[in-house]
Amino acid sequence: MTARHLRTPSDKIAPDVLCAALEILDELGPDGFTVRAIAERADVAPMAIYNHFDGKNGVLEAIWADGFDQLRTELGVTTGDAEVDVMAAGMAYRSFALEHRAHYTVMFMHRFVGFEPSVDAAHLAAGAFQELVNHIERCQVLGLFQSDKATNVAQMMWATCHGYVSLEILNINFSDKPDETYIHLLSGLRNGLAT
Amino acid sequence: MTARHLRTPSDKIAPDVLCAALEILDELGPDGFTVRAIAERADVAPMAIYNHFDGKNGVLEAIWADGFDQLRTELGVTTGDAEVDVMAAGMAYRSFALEHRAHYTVMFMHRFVGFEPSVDAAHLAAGAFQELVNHIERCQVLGLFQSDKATNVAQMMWATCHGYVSLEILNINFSDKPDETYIHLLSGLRNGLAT
DNA sequence: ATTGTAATAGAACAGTGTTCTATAGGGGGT
DNA sequence: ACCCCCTATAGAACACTGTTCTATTACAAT
Repeated sequence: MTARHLRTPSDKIAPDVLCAALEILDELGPDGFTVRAIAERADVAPMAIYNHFDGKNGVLEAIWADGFDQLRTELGVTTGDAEVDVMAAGMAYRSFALEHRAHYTVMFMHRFVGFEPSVDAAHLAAGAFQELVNHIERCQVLGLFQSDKATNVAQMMWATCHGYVSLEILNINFSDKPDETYIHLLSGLRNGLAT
Repeated sequence: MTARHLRTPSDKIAPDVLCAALEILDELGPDGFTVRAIAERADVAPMAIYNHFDGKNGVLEAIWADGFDQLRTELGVTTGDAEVDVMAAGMAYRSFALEHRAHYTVMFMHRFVGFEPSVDAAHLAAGAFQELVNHIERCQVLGLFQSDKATNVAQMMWATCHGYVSLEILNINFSDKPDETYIHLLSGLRNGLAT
């Protein structure tokens, strides 16, 4: 759009690229996620992606890290009622995934060629998981979820949330009421593991 | 390996290509899944993949269809005890995914560029899901899973199985006993939805 | 032995991520 | 106001991708 050979201020490049990358991922999916397309959308030279990130995978790493940081925040909300909080975290998980599909795609849905998150990024992912463990542990103090370690129960909960949401994003949800079915699934799991 | 300019019998090409494609997917993942690599592994000319399939996506379609066909078979086992069968189907789901990672990757874990399963292939997928619905319906006759439609309960079960398995394949399972945790998850869900 | 099918090798095309080059815009110092 | 230096830019180049087209020829059926 903007005429070429006008240059973008240095401190605007990184956010512009990230924004453009997320837009393209949302609109075109992983197929359209190319260096040249991102650069054009951000109104920036392709080289900028190599100077400000570490190439295409650097952009993916930034999205991955940003996603797990947001997810950790949204899963970490507490009200004082642990039993309410754990269900709220389950709801927040789905909301995050459906409202940030680009992030969720990078984090869980697609193996981009050559992309392996760094150890720092993996640590962020573990941090998000830890929020689930914390919820479970607070419930266990109240006498719930006694049948297994908090880590294992949290793994079950994450699997349940991710499974429902990922099938939904892949458009293979046969439920006639997806919202209610998700709530039903969450409460069913809670009841089944309550003792 | 074999000297070139020796040609492969026509009726051996398709199975050789499929076998090579699955091997490459297992060993190198989606990154290494290239037409030239598959052809070389199958000891076949790259053009064969266009003559016997419809290019790279044709191979993916064949793997997808084969996978859902196998999955439907393995989910469809019945013994007469519906409550046992539904749990067995859950176990069979995980076994299929872990023992056929290449298939599972194509079916659920990765959006290959430009690949969209045909309506026939999508019908196979629906057939596999239907086996779950059948199990749930047989349980409902016995008084179980009364709280929702069989389709919705089956969706919950599929989500649970897929979620656990897909995180496992992505190497993000924090459980210290993955096998036991899966069983615990399945029985927890059954108990939670029993009424 | 001859014929016809089809598997082959190989070039060619547009597109990919990535690296390197030379150019020149524009902010910060004088 | 000027100048200088940092760096964003354009563009070529590389090896790779999926795909199409070509000409050759191995090999089975006749």
